[in-house]
Amino acid sequence: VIALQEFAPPIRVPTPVFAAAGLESVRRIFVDQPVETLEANQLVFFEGDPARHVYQLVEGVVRLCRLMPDGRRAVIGFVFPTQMLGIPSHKSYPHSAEAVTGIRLRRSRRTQLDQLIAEDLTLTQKLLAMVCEELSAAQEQLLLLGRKTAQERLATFLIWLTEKLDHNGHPNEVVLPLTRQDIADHLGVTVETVSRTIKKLKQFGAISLPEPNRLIIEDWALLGRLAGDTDAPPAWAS
Amino acid sequence: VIALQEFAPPIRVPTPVFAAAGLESVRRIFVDQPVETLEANQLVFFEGDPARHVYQLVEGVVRLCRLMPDGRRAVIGFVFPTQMLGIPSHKSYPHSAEAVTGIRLRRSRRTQLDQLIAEDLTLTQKLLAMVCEELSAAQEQLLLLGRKTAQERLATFLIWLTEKLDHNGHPNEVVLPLTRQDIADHLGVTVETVSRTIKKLKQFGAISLPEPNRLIIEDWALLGRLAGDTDAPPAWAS
DNA sequence: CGTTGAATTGATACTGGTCAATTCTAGTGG
DNA sequence: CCACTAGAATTGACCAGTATCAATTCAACG
Repeated sequence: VIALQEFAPPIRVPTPVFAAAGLESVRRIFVDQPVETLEANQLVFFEGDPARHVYQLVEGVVRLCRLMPDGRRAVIGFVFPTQMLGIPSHKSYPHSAEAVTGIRLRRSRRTQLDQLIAEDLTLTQKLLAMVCEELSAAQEQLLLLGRKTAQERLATFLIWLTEKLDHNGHPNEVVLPLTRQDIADHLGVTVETVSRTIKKLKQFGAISLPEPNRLIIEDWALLGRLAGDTDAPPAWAS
Repeated sequence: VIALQEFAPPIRVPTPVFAAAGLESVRRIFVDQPVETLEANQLVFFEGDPARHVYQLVEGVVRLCRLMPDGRRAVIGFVFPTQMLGIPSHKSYPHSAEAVTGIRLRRSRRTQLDQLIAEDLTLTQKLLAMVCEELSAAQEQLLLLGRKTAQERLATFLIWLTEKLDHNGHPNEVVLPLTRQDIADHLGVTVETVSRTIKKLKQFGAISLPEPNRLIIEDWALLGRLAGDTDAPPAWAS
């Protein structure tokens, strides 16, 4: 599964704020593990595989997917550097993990993690906090998929993604590492709808895309209203 | 928020299997706490409220909801007896909790839970396992909401619910504690669609409903195929 | 019984999906 | 440096699955 190779544009993201104590514990899991490299679209692990490892992403972006037998795909989340891959406390992976861009990551044996959990309270607390955070994010996404329109989904997602990704000095501008298909499968719509909806957001003046993968948020407040999380959306926004 | 009152049909569910050690730890949180009673549709806590307590459900069913400012609602999950309410590790509740039926529950202060987490490794491990379980369930639901048709959603949900609820000796028969609106908001469709889709499932012979709230699963295999989690769905199932 | 909210049913509208064609973009090799 | 290619993205025409709106029907309860 692991390959060495130069790879796509190095995606950089800001380091999330971690409780210092917990961070140190998590680092302990992966310290001394060599950094492995995967190119875009390679598989880290597959849904249903026995969960023998956990990973920490060092660089790049990973998507987590669930598949239906007929090929329908849901991208249930994305993983950014410093975050862990491979949920603790499961015999098999409940989803696949694939490199969106070229990635670098560290690997650790589940048996070793289990041992650390068995003795290190601080680590276990930190893991609990991290999983709780992910659970909240998933629940937020349930609201999006269950009740938001395509336009609200896109607006919500673009805000979220822009806040996650690094800006290289330009606070309103990001290079999207994802394809339209990834976005579509994450938002529960089709690529065509993603395309058309992005066009509408452009026409509203909320965003602009000098090239298909360079996003500039022109009007945060407007985009926020279009996301539907606030009352009083602009009446003309249909 | 708390009221005493006799209440709706006592919903019974089978006790989930817990790791014995972990269960004991969890019980410690709530032991000696009085059992409180709420009637149907009363609020346990509200989205955004400071998270001062955690709860353990003793009897009945609770729904967890997220709301949009314009009133759209997503039921992000249901809670059954022995399960905990109120995610650890958050300053405010990220969702509301409402009694679906009359319920009985125990309450414990968050400060007390935090203290237990700070010293009891076994408890923290158990909580971690429980939250991981919930996360997997949420991700499953993301697939449902993102990629399944209304028919697949209903079939999936009815199987899941029937496995959760107690059968009183009739293995294929349950009394639904939920309204059509609860189901609709959980599956991301409207009440009308729930109604029509249930009718279709009846016509296929997968289920029957002698009364609107008494569900009998007539053909598990068929309902399973209609849920879409298997290949080779019946061709006539449109 | 009569009342009220839940559930069902029907008619119609519309969002977003499907299918097909075209354009764009980033590589690749001459 | 410039075609050529393959996959990604866009666009258009049309359609299907659900939503919406409105009207009954049903069931529980006083």
